[in-house]
Amino acid sequence: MEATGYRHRRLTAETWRRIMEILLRGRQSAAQLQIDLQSAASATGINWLALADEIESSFAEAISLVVSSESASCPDHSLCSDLDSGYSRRSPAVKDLGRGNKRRKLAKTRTVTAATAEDGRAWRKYGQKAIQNKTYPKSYYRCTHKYDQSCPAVKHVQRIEDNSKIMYEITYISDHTCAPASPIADTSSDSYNLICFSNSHNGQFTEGTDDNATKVGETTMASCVMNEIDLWAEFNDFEHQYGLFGDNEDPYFFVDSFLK
DNA sequence: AGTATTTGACCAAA
DNA sequence: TTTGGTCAAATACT
Repeated sequence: MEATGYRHRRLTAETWRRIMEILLRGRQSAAQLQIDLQSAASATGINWLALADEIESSFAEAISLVVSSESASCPDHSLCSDLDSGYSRRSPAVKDLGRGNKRRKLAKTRTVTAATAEDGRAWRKYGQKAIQNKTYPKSYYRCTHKYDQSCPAVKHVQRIEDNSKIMYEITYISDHTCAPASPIADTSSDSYNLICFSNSHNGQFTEGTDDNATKVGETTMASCVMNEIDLWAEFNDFEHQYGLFGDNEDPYFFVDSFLK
């Protein structure tokens, strides 16, 4: 990855809000279109669903690019994990303490499902293992800065099939303690997809207030990997200001908060 | 030459 | 003994 002409430019909260508003509104419309077309799709020769799916994917990718252009590496994946239905703060920190390394019992562990294993951090692969009852082997990565900065972060990547889409179940073990990569170095064109969306899980896209949220459809959850510290703080502020997810329920976006 | 990946061996837990 | 996770030598890549 080489440096480009990019210069790090922090978005104002208002700019960020407007970009997300536009993208999320478009994406919400596409999701609604998918639902509406589901019954009619078989009656026509046109694959409307595929079209809607493509639109939805485009918005997801655009949102990813917006975030990746502003971020490089994630100091703490807790928020992105919360936005993904594969994990919640209420889940046990370590699901399987069975076989393997003892230190996992003490390490902070969380699992996310994403369309790419890429998350903007520098990882060094140190192993690969065939896993029982899994089609694909699991890959093992440690932080590149394990030795030079004593960073304990580790991730395990298991490729999975999800409606014939290539998806990855990524387990993060321990947070990074190393310095985040520089934005200039990390925002070149091959750094991408730091937010991804999945419609394979139990998440529901809702709108309305916490009390009277109405279900739009069995659609998508945002799984975001927010990285750089200032963006992280900005996003947390944003979360508090606009209410990204609830405390006691599975996480979800309050879409109308973005749209007001 | 330095760095990253691959892969079989080894270890620990069940 | 089986299995998942890690180590480290060999190999590949830049």
